[in-house]
Amino acid sequence: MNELSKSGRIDEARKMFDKMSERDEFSWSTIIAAYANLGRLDEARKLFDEAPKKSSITWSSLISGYCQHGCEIEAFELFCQMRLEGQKPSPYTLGSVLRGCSILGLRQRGENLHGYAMKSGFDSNVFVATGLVDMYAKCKCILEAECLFETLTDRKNNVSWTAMITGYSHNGDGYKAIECFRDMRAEGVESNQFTFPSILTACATVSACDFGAQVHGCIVRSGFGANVFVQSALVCMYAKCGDLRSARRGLETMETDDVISYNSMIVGCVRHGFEEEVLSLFKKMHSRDMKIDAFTFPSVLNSFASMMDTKNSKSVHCLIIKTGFEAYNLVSNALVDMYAKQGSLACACEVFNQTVDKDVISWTSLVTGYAHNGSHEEAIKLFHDMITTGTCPDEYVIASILSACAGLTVLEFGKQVHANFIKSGLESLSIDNSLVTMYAKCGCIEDASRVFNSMRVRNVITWTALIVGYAQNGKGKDSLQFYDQMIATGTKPDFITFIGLLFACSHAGLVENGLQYFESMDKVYGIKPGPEHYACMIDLWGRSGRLNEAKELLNRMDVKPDATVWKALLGACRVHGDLELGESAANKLFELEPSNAVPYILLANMYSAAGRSEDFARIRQMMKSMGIRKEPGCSWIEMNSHVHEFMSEDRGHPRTSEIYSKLDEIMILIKEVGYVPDKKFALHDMDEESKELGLAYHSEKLAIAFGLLTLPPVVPIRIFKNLRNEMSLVTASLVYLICQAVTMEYTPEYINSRGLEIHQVSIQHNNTVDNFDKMSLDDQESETTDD
DNA sequence: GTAGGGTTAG
Repeated sequence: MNELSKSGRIDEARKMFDKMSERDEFSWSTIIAAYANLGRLDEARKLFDEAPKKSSITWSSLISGYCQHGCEIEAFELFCQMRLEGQKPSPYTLGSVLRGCSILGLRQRGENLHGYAMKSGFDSNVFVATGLVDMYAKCKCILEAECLFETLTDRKNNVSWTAMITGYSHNGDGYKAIECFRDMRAEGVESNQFTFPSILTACATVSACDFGAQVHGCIVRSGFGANVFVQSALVCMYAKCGDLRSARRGLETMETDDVISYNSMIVGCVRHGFEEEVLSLFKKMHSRDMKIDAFTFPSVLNSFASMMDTKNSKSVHCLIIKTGFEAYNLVSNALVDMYAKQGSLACACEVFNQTVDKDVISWTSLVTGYAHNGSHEEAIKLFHDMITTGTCPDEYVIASILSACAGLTVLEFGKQVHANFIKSGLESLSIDNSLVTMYAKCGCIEDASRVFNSMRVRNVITWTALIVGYAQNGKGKDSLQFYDQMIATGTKPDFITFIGLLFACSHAGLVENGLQYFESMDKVYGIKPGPEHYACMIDLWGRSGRLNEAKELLNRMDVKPDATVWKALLGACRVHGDLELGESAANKLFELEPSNAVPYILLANMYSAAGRSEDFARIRQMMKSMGIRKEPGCSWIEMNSHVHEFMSEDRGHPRTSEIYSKLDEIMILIKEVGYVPDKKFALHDMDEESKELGLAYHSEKLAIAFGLLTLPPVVPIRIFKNLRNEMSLVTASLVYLICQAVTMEYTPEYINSRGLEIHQVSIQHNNTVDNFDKMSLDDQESETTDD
């Protein structure tokens, strides 16, 4: 009977069992184990319940059957029942339930079993010890696993070595896995068909292609090269390391069509920029009638996302619906991500709403989608919903939400997210990077720098965030120093680093440096400048008064200029009164961004300044007839969770009279220190008097006056604004002078005696911050639009 | 009768 069940001839074994006149414990457990091993658990259970006397073997047979067929919970229940009935578990039973813990990641239960194993002395059994190593490793307790593994000393066999290698690999330490594999070989333990897939996976996680190729050599010599697990692990290793030729060769030499190997091949193509090949691989799977699984779709959808292939997206989505795979989160989350990346947020939402058991990845896909499409409020709202519905945030969603905070410059909320991240004890490079960006964008460059200094690991994104952050905060020279430090640490700059660097140069007026960096981009780092870099360079020339160089660069551009380039040029033309070039730049912008009011107003003002009132009227008429309206400037300041909002010449605030007299007081002080209102930048259809009035009672100035009135001197004044525009030049000098005036108001003696500091004033716009505490007038920016 | 392995979306 034993022989029959071992060869899978269960029905014959059963007949034999039924005919037996005397059934001992051994025959009961044999037939139960036979059913259990085949996954026929109901029949196994029925026999188990009928068995007159249950030995440890009978219990173990059923328990291990449950564990092998995904019924770990039933196995645990049975294990408890076994102990309640006074039956002592054996090393066999322990091994089975430990495996259940490994699969479900149940550390607590695993620790209890460890305790039992120690009490019963089974922990020295190599099977149990290996089960414990595996359990701890799968529960992410790699140190405990390591410790137990060491206690095995000279009893380590290839199974325990493999468990340890897999443990390292699954805990993200591919290098330790490789080291462990080397030790195993050094001790003369042979690898088998289990060891090879495990070590190859480790190689793939750290892109150790050379070592992987050496393992490949061992495989060929060992004779395990025909095993499908080994072959697919080889395909995966080569594909992930980017050696797609070797991966393909591996795939082609396989005798059977293996879905997992094809999936790996597709992943490799997506990760290494061969998205076009994905579709043909996918079609091949189809034509060969392979059983496509839930792992196939995410990578395929990923390739559609990066290729913006909306047509195939739809048809594969249809296929997913037809085959029922939208029920898998793995697939539906990838659909949400794909649609979001393609900018089809409505489709992304639809799939998201249909997802029944939303997990943290479902939420993150949509949150990130909204954030990337600039809908930061929506992203934060969703994040809120996610928390409310009880989904625990992880590092991905936190990083995303912090960049939404940066986009909105909502410092207080960002700080709360930061605090919760610290409490969570998580560690994440992306979160730290997002924090640097968020603090810098909110004007808290010291906090950004603090996060940066606390980081143990940094990458090019970290350094770029800092470089851009300092530049945005008016500290372009610091940006350049950080760039030098970055290079010194051996980190290579990327496309974005140069945008930040050139931005820093143009805003700090560092023409020579900017030029040098711009040239080094392609020459030293092989990075071709994009329109963003040209825009910075044109801005740099424009700000330094070298309009001819700006023009020359425009003509030399080997990429098509985009709106940012024309905006930079228009800004430069306005400052230097080049009407002809300004006209052409504005006309380009009318085409590219027809509903943007800014270029209309800039051009109109340029006409007005040149005394061409007819053209001025023509542009204004054009705006009117096209229904283009400038968003009215609005500033607000937060105080005790209350928002105080101001429009230009606003008299709606309860403390209006105080605010106006404070502002008048400051204006007098400002004039005393040499401020002359520059009417050039006001709207030109105002009369002379209201021009000066408009300048004096502009929204951010009302907000600043209110801040000065209500906040103690040491508290920074943080103004929020909806626009960043032409008035900023005036505002910049104003704010600077206000700072000076305030210093005069509070004499150095007074400041010292009170231990106070001057107010730091910052004005936050949609996408950046102007900080004016220690800024010199030379550092001021000339802004490009109107308010 | 017991232990270990390959694809995994943000």
